[in-house]
Amino acid sequence: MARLRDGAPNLGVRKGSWSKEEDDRLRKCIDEYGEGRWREVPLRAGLKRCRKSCRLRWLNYLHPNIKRGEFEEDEIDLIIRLHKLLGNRWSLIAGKIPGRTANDIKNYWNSHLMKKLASWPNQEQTKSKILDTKVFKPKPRTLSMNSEWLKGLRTSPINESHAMSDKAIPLSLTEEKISWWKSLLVDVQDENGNLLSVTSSAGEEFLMSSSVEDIEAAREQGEVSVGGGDFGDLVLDVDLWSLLEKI
DNA sequence: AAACAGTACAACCGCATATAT
DNA sequence: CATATATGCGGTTGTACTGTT
Repeated sequence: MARLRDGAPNLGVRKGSWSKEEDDRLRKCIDEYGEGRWREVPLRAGLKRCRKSCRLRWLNYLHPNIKRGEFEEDEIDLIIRLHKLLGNRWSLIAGKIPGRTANDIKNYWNSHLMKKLASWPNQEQTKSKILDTKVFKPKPRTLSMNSEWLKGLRTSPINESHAMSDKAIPLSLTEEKISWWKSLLVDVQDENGNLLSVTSSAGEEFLMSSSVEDIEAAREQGEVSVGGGDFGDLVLDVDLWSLLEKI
């Protein structure tokens, strides 16, 4: 018997756009049984859809917290900043923007923002600054204590010369570091767009009321040192505010 | 009004990773 | 430890909608 890739028997599985009745059935099912166990959802809801399709429909369209309509200016700013920090980690970016789904953001990035950047004929440098993501990559999507990634961290020595490479976080995985990752994306700006502070949970203040110019000047002199490693990308992230003014 | 082009976004697909057995 | 299964993610595609000629 032909099977779909996820192992479900291919018994007249429906594809394409969802009807209102299907939406209602799915919504009712989730209300009753809660999210998760997607494998059972099509059966419970009486839908001829695969579990992936159900999950996607719920997460991207039916979920009650989803915000629809135009992206606001501050959301766009945040997307650009987070993309610079995280790259195409759409789910992580979406996690920082309430009401927006990874799919929404990905679509918006690909259709709106890329086009916007393409329309800047004489600003190659600015474009490359935004598009050239120096990605902080918390490699695994979730941190299970049995994850292969953690095993690798425990067994391989930290290679300081490759700090912030795209392989993995070259930090010992202490509670403090985990907290630092959690707080990484929380920052505050004043009315001029200057970054006021980026702090770890341990209260380690990385930047204090620094203007872009101050930071750039300090960086040229090699004075900006953030946290325990080479976190120069944080400074680039700050610089992004000046780039954003051009959008 | 019809044909066509461009755009936006929902949905699908393949893969990586986590979890269960 | 190996294998099977489930889950979630990012890239890509398909199509409905809108604007232009």
